[in-house]
Amino acid sequence: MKYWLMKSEPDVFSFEDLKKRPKKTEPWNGVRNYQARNFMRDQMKPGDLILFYHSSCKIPGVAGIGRVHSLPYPDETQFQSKSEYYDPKSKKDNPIWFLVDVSFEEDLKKFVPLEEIKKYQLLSQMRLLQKGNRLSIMPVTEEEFLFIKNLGN
DNA sequence: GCCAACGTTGGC
DNA sequence: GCCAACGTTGGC
Repeated sequence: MKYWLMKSEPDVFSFEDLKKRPKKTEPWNGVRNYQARNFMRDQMKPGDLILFYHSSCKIPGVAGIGRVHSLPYPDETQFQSKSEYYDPKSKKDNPIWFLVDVSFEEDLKKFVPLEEIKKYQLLSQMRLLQKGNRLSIMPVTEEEFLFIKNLGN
């Protein structure tokens, strides 16, 4: 089993939004970066645990725990010409973009701000903290995952 | 709103 | 295949 951090802009789709979904699950559509896609398509397995991270907002940080809920499959929005995620280069019989469904797993008692994550030596190697890092999906170690989860409990 | 860092595009 | 220009990300 692997551990991941996935970023979402809470104004667009927040951890609370995920929780409010009828089945508490959501297709992680709109990823248009090859590295992030490769993580979903090639490495994610149902059951993997996720740090659900809020980015580009007043207080960025980890909002809760999610879980990979499906196998990878093509992102439908790449074929939808009205979608902001439409990709005219992608063909039905050879899709470019893949996603997984993400489900709500558990609440944290408290939000874990980026500011706090930066304080700990144990977390200092996280890609999240590396300069210029813009990846929206990245692996985290079990140690990092458990440490952050613990900070929120 | 600024800006550093990075990925992508497209001309050559 | 190089690389300048451009667009995007995301913290501050």
